[in-house]
Amino acid sequence: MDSPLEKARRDPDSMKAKILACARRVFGEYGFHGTTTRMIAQEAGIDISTLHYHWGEKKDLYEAVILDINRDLGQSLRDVEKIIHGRPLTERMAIAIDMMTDYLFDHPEISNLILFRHYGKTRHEANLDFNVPEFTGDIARSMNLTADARKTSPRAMMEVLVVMNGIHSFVSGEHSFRAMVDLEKEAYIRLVKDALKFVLIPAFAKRDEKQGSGRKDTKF
Amino acid sequence: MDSPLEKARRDPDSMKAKILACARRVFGEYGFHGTTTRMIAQEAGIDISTLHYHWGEKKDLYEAVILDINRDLGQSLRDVEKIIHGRPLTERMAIAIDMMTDYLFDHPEISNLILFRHYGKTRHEANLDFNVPEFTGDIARSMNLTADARKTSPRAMMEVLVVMNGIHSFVSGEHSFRAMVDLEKEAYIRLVKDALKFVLIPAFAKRDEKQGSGRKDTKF
DNA sequence: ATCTAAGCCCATCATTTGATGGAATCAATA
DNA sequence: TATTGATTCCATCAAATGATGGGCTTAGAT
Repeated sequence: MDSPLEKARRDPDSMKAKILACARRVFGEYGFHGTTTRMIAQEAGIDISTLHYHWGEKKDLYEAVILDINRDLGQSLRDVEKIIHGRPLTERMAIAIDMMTDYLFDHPEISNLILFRHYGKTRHEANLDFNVPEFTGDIARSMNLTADARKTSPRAMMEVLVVMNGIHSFVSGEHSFRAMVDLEKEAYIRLVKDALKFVLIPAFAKRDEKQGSGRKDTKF
Repeated sequence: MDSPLEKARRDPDSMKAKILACARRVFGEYGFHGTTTRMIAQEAGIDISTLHYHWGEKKDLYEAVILDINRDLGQSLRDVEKIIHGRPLTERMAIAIDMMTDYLFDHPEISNLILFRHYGKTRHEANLDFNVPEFTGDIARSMNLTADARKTSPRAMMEVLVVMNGIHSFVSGEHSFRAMVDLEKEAYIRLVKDALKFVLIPAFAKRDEKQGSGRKDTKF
């Protein structure tokens, strides 16, 4: 009992995995309609038919990419949570922003594909979704925004989205934005982190002080 | 001396203008590669050849759409600036967020196309750009982020981008995000405004207090 | 040695898609 | 009325694109 995706992940040297990796990159750059199977095949150095042999039709490969990315993002969020767990809110947010920014700059297709998915339509119906709702709930808890672990309030969801979208935007928009500020990549990344921390943290810190220990991290 | 775009804007009832309007909507939903000339033609209730007759090739029409949107966005930003001019920073930001959010929810293609442009690549080289750099500078001044009207510091640019991207994200992502929080459109928009104001304003307000009257709005 | 299944590519197909030539329509004008 | 120019659609083309059948090769089992 073994999805094609699992198989590809177990054996990273297999052709299946190689195609998936290339598909991630190309779909991430050009989106679903902007990507042709030939582009992916060329990137992988193979024939189109080989691609179809392993993954079926284009849409299936795309969905595999989405699942793959979903998994990576979830893992990354859990890694962050493990490290920031128990610290005071301000520090927690600063570390989380730093870590997630670094991680996503290393895997920009993740941000790209998530944004493509949220902002654009595809001509065929998409039956598959990112786990953003669940992830958002997790982050909300990690940010002290919600008491109830089961259900996250709309307001808390939105606040988390402001933060996550902020990071994704600067990762996906690197090409445009870095040209605007005319900086090297490293300097740009530093600036992204600083600007995000500067803008995003104070609001939450202020509320955290006010409501005191009403919601404590020690709860988890 | 009269660009095709100008002509279309002068006569909003012309076929040229109608095609442009439809193209805005469809390109805004599906992006460049996700849109076919046939989709636009059908939306306008005309034949493809009529479309080509008025606007030339697909890429030309797309660029006309971008210029059109650019103009609208610029006008809208000037409208906002006129109203918030002279008020204290906190109030200024709150009004600006409210107004821009309303405006963009009324014209979601604007946010969509700007984000498409920033986040994705197109297979052909894009020689045309949004005026985001200039706009960003204007907003930075309006937000008290920069003293020099000529040159905006990278840091100020980034801070403005956090704000603008935040708004665009919720407009473009309405479909995904509203489903997540399960709200009616009006409630969603209210929540967007509140969340954005809650998260975005305190950081700037705090710095504004600290540095006192070093940079005053009265300067403009 | 033979057989089998998997992996891969070449050749090819059908559809979609961008684009155009030319005929039909219509309004304004000489 | 005849002419002209602008506008629109029908028919069609060429290229791009998703997809597949069948053959070749290789590794492993029999």
